[in-house]
Amino acid sequence: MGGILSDPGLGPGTPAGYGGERMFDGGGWDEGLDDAQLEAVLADDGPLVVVAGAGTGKTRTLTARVARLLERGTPPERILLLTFTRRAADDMLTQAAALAARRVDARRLRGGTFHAVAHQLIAGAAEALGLPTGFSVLDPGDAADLMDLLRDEQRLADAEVRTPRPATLVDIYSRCVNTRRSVAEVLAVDFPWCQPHTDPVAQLCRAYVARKRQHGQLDFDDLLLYWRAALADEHIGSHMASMFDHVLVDEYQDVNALQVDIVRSLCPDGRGLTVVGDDAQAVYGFRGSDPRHLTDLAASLPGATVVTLEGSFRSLQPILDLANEVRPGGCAPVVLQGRRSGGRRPVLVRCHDAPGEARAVAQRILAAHVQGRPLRHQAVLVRAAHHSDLIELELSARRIPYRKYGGLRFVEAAHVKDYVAAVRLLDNPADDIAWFRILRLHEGIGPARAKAMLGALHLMDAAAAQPWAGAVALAPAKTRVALTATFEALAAARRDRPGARPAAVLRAVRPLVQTRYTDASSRLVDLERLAAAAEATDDLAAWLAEVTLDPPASTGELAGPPHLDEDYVVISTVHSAKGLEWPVVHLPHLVDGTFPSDMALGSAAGLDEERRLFYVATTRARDQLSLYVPLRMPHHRRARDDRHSLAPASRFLTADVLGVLDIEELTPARPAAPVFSGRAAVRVDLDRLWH
DNA sequence: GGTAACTGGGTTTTT
DNA sequence: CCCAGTTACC
Repeated sequence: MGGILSDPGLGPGTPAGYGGERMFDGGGWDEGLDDAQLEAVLADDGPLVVVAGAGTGKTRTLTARVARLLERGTPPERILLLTFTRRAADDMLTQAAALAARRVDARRLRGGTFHAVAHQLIAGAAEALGLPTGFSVLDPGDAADLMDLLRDEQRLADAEVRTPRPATLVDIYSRCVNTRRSVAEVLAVDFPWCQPHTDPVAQLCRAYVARKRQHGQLDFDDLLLYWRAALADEHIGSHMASMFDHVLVDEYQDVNALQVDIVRSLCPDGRGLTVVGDDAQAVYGFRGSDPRHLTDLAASLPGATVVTLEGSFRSLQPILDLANEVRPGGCAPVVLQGRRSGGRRPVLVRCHDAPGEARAVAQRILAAHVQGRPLRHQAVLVRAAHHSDLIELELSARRIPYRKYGGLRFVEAAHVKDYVAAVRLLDNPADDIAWFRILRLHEGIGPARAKAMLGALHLMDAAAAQPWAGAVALAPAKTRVALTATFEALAAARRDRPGARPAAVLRAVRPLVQTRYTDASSRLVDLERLAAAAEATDDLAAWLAEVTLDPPASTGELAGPPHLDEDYVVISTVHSAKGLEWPVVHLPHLVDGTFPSDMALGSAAGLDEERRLFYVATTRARDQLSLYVPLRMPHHRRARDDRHSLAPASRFLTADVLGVLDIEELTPARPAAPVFSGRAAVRVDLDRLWH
């Protein structure tokens, strides 16, 4: 449960850190609500659509509404709160519980991400849905491995044009599922460079679906598909929908067609449905979401109440002036009005080049720190995870601690995936992707041999003394001992009592990690921690699903509960920063091709989404916002070429936008002196872990 | 025939 | 830095 919530040090943007977006002091649920918020809280049970501009207290409003429902006697377990991140779900459930009257046991509230809730409900109805009880959940990495395997099997002769990469194939498949379009349509619109492969790709997608079913594997999309299918079923569906009197959905502008179907099935006539969103903050088009779902909802539900929230409790007016300037036209007309007075205009810092920008960011972080802003009240937000590389270097050089959110995650570290794969095999020995990973960890076993061995495992006779003998025989002689040991250790783990299984799996994996990775000892420390966390739960399968669906969000997050006095700057992608806020925000790399991303420049829709992303970024700031433009960027044509060219400033920095900014020319470079002693940023330790 | 070690070309965003 | 294609070795 709520690893993030239970660690005070890990709530980088949570209001709790500095009493920001209204903390609850035990007063009534209506305390301090403005008129519009109150209207939303009190709206009757008909469908309710809340259009909430950035920082207008939508979380506060949603939780107050839940508290009021509880007070009116709705049983907590009949209220379902759907969000897109676990952090959002945890925050809201906790706040609602705090708001509700003491006699209500608000811990019984149901809630979580769409995917996590889907998993719970599907697992409860697995048999009726025709699923094996021990089905596995494939994360996108596993899905890509599976695609790779299938692509290898199909081995299409036309090597003339490069086939899409496995991860791209997964993206294509996912887009088809989430937007309910055919492969041909998706390729034509979103992946035009893959069009020459339309037929093979379609064939691969079919094979992918068949293979998953055959081996009891569900990918993330399947969780939603099965949930929708269950809801559509006459018997299971009516039961599932009748479990809830009220369904509240956060960030509704980010739902895709599949999620729309699910929500509509849960509330067929719209009664009991509350959705909150802001179409100007829709930034997940690449995942199949469409902000029109928000605007269409009110139109399709007769009698829907629409409430618009425009009073910003977050940002100071000068920041809102920028936000209102940036907010794209064509979205719901929301003009943010500050509820906090004072503040300076956002600053545009023009830097010499990217290293100069990194120095400027570090300098301004320190300057704010000197003025009394703890590091954890500051965030650096970037368009893509690698845009912070130079800044991370600079922060490390000065020993300024930071944590990075978004980008690569802990569970994507190879050794963690190895361990998780082994755990998966306990419940689902048919999980070939998990086997594939484990087999390849052995010396002398590469993709080809591992694949042959999968076949042998498939035929294995579970009653035999050593059912894996056939597979072992396919291994090179020198690895047979180690391989047999792995099989035996995993079999022993399966026989072990549940509480001892995580440790038993670690015993099976330990020697493999030891020989495979040069930095084995630090990786084993991670795994011991992971195993300890697994042991603390009573349902290993549920724990596994949770780790897969809600991975620790930052590097270092699993490094144990941080100390209360630990202070660090947050570096995050704008996507991961959604819904969060910090008193001081730094926004580097505002250069065309970077932000907005050059991948998006080709289409009007892509550019629109980049602009919404920019809107999200600017509205994360409460008190201070700094934008950075490096005036020269390295040529990207050749990595070794260190020539620079004048960088085109971001097209978002129009004359009107510049009009609400203060402009500061490059501050002169200073030697980078370490100012913080102690541990450097966690990221440094993790740098070499990925493969 | 297959694995491991090397090299060169291309890099968004996430449940 | 990740992945694919190449080469050297078993």
